Amino acid sequence: MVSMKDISSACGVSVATVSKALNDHEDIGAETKRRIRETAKQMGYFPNSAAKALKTNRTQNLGVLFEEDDHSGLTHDYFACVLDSLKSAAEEKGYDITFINSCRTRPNRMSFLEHCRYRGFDGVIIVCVNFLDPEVLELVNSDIPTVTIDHLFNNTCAIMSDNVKGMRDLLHYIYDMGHRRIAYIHGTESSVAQRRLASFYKTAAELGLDIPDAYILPAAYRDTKAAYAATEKLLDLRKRPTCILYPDDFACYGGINAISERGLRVPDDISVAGFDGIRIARHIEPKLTTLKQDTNLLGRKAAEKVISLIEQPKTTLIEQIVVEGEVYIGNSVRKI
Amino acid sequence: MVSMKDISSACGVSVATVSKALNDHEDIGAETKRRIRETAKQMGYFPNSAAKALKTNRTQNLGVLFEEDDHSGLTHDYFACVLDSLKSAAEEKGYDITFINSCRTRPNRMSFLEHCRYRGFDGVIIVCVNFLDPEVLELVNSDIPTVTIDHLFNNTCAIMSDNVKGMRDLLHYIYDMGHRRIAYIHGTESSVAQRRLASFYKTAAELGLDIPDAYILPAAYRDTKAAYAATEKLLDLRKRPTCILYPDDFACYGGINAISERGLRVPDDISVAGFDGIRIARHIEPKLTTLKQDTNLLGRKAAEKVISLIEQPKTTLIEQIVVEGEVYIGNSVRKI
DNA sequence: ATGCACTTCTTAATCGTTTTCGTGTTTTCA
DNA sequence: TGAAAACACGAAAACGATTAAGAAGTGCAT
Repeated sequence: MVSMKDISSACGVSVATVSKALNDHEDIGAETKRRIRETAKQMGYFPNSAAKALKTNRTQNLGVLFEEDDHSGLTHDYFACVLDSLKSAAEEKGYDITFINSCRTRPNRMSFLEHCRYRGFDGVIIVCVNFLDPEVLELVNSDIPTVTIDHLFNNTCAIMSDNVKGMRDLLHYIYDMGHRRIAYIHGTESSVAQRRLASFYKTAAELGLDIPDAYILPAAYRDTKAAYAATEKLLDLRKRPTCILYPDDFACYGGINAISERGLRVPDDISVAGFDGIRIARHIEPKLTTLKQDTNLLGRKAAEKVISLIEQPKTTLIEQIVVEGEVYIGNSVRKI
Repeated sequence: MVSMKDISSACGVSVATVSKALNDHEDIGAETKRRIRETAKQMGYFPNSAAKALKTNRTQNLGVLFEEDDHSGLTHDYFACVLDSLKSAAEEKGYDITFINSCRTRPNRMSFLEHCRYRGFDGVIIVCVNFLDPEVLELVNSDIPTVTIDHLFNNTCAIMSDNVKGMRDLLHYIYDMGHRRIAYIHGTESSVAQRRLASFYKTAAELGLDIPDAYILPAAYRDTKAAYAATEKLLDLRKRPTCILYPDDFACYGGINAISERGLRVPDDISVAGFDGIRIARHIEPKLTTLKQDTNLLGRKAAEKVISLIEQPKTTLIEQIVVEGEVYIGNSVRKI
């Protein structure tokens, strides 16, 4: 590997001068600067990130926390899309992306925070994780610039998909399609689930809808079996709903299966709506009517925010950024 | 951050002793070793990866190339699953995962190889990329330990999903279900596509199947529109096939749409089969009969192989490792 | 007592950068 | 003309670790 020393001897200057020339410092002559840069390019020089990091305490590397026990993170369309846009946005600004992990299986285990310090991440984005994990808290409370996605801590920046408005818009659309008996099989165990449920109730009240308790059932996210079971309960009701909302698109298919196994059709006999807007749902009949979350913007905002926290710590607000989604109109909700 | 120097003064020994104690060298007394490790733990010491990398030329970090112009990589279930298992396997061995990119948008652009040198990746795994890109070639031909997935270069290790046997098994299954008029809408522009197509022809010949040219049509991977169009062509044939194979599960849904729009049902009127075994295909009716590729093993093998190349370069074979998939029997292929 | 081999620890150089401070040269201007 | 200011560059320390080589201290045989 060609180092600054090589360039310095090739140019007959000191390493200090080379460093300053390449970093465009003021106190190097224009001609010398040109000459040094020229030969650096010719010799195929690239800096050594480790040496640079050691000296500057900056790695130009972001840690991404993306870990769940059931490995549903990376392989979840929603999070994968967020990560993809996160990655692109970070790369545009010259940052790389490395996964944070806690080396749980290794002998000398590191916590998330320790791992971050070990690698010297300039900033951290928490995408998908059990937010109650004490290690996550430890990380969030550290001095490392941190951005969370879809979860709000009191001292960090958060990029939030607008679940409240999303649910509101979706429910309004369904209402406008003429539905009045609307059931909601809601997700569990997360602030996102709570927000959506609250928004569902509030919007229903605004619209003057009467939602019997039997219309509200829990089912874990992406759990098609649970959604299937919950759907059966709804179909067993004397006054069955005309439209069912699901925790997410994936779970929605569990519901659709329950419906068709009873010989009912979607949307002719009963309407369904999902949440997320995973891509495949646009390619399968019935095309899911769903709330498409803006994963692209979510990832991009997260990257930009954390980089801003790193590079302009003084002037960057600790704020909550809300990203709106939009109702994607498929054909799983029919007009009645 | 607590460094070795802090520990050395706390213990009243030299930094060298601390280093050797922590790295379990022979020439440190048992008691001293214990004491040093004890205080290291107490003081919350963790090494500085940059310093370590600078000195040892080892980063314990793997580069993963996962980039396509259309961003179909991360958001593709197959590759996402491979990456997920890759990540787990690497983490188990103490390696981290960082995405390789070429900073294409930045002023001082780096090639893939340059980026790898800059970050000092110990090894590289090429998962999903345009394999014809000269930059990929440059990377592959470098001295950095490299493993490719689903593509064979002549001088690197490759982890290959067994597309030949996969296609063979799938076709055999379909044959056993009684089908004789079998069409294949095949993927394009990759060695994988070629291998599958060749295996299809060979297996068909072995089975004594007559495959008219009109039964073989191209459609890009994951292109539901193309699959839709190709399916229409097949349905227009006088002697229409009883079963259609698709490039992948995603594309398969394009075909299913074409079929149902003609008022035909899957699998009652016509059978279909996919390839990949994406998870959602097991949750949607009709459950796709497909060849499930073993993404878990693919990712794990790739990580293990590259780490072996790094740690035992002498004794590690440059070989091609083939990972078998298995026919997943859904209900999209019916018995006739 | 001397020499020798161990064992255990230290000294010091090194990896490739960055950065502070200093120095020599040139320019500026009273 | 001479002092101050501006300019262009270099020397050296530092970041936090590793490691070769050397130096004490101990024990044992001679």
